[in-house]
Amino acid sequence: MEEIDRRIVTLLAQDGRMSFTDLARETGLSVSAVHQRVRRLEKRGVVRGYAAIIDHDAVGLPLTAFVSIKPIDPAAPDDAPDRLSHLRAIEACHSVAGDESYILKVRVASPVALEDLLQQIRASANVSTRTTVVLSTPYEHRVPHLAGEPDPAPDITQD
Amino acid sequence: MEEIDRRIVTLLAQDGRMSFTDLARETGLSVSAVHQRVRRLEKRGVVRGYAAIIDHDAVGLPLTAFVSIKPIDPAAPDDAPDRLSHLRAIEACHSVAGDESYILKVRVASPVALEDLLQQIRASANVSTRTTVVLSTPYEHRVPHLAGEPDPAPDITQD
DNA sequence: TATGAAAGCGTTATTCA
DNA sequence: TGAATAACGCTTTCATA
Repeated sequence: MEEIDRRIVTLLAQDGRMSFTDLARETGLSVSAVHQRVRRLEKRGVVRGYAAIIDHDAVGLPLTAFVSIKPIDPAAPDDAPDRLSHLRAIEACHSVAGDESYILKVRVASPVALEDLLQQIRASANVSTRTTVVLSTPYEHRVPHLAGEPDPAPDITQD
Repeated sequence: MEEIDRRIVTLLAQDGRMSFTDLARETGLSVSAVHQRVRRLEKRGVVRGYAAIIDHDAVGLPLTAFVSIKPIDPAAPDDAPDRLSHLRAIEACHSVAGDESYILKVRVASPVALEDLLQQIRASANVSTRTTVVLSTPYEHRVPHLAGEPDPAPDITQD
């Protein structure tokens, strides 16, 4: 992936509704060229989709927590993500290195809802849980800097 | 906030580029009514923005980690989020309850880049760090169910 | 890959209910 | 608040290079 594609990805990560016209202006390409590149980025899965960023407080889910889970029976097959995917309060599930096997990010309406969710998690996946409650979120959803050389383009110039 | 707004928010959270025409069809409102509601949701901050969802592997940032930080000097004023905000590899910063004070979510290109970032975090905010490396991410960015009663409509049925 | 042109469709402001 | 209209701008496709 090269410079212009990185630029497009960064712009769309910052404003997912930016128009092709604006993207064209920002990148110096024609509208149809950007259009083509965006569709290619989508098809290749570089851009996986678009989402509105929601204020969870405003929407009745003011309590965020990280729940680390560990299997009760370490010999059992580990299909925790599948067993938990029906719990819609779970926003994300990451497999992690370390003492515990997964970190879940959850959003709920209240402490009681969290208590209930934890019971469902333990029952659904046969795991123990360790929960870290989020008090506030200074920032989230920041867009990283997509630097110059991820894949150092082996220079096979031979002329 | 009521039913139709929740519907709109959910639809936009799932597809941030959905057109007003489609939103109108899905909600049974006219285009101009949805338009008005979306603008109001944006102005009120319920919808805080729009973002493309990026495949970080494809973009040269395949390593994700959670970094928990704790101040070296607990008496010093806690302005870690401000001191760290220049580090663009930090995608999110959550203040948390528990032994540590913040959890950072970071995205980097390689283990060496992570090592470097951790040193910058420690130096910038005068903290110790504990890092949990993400091995894989079964799912992320799921849209929660915005249930009927954020404000549980006190059931005063008495008959 | 990039461009420009043309058709169709979506967005937005305005007006009225 | 919601609907209808109309002007305008954006998206998408196509032919071309």
